[in-house]
Amino acid sequence: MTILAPVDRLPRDFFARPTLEVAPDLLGKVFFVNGLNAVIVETEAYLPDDPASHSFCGKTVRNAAMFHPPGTLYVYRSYGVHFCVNVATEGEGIGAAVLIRGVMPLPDSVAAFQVRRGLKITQKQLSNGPGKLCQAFGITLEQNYVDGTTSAEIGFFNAAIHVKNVEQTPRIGISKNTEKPWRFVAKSLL
DNA sequence: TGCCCGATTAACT
DNA sequence: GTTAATCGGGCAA
Repeated sequence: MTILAPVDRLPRDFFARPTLEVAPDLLGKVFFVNGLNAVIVETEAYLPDDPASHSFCGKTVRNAAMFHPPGTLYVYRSYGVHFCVNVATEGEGIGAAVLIRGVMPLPDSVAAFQVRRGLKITQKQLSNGPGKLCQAFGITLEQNYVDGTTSAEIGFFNAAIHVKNVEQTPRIGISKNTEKPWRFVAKSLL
């Protein structure tokens, strides 16, 4: 796997598209948080009319970030223990988002990930889950509502990374609308 | 106010 | 494969 430095930032227009296009397109992009870089390798799409989506019952205090402009981060606490991070998509007031389920740290960020996650954790296991990657990056509710297209601390970048095999499968850990194949996994990078 | 449950993880057996 | 840990939103009373 050859990984080069990030080049350009994804603009709001990138996120202002159908969620089912944004989710697979995010694979292979670089997620930058507080000086750390990782390649996105797994995402899930959550649509406004999707019973599995937090936005399905309308806007609440908890999910309000999903209704912010495309590119806004939506962070929530899962099972009272972990944090998960999403990016709002489509348009302001829509309530759609992509859940970032897995990333692969770039070589320059592996050490920092290990400090937060544990020194003996392998590179692959450092951030191969939505809660793990938030712990690795240090993402908490403080990052809820952050604009990923303008923030100096957090952003998404194009990189010279080619995603080779994208697998589309049903989403993980949900009880409604389980048959929809809206999970996207990058099996290999070049 | 109280109860139930979840877009999870890791430490068990 | 199983299960405890642990917290806030949503709904019923």
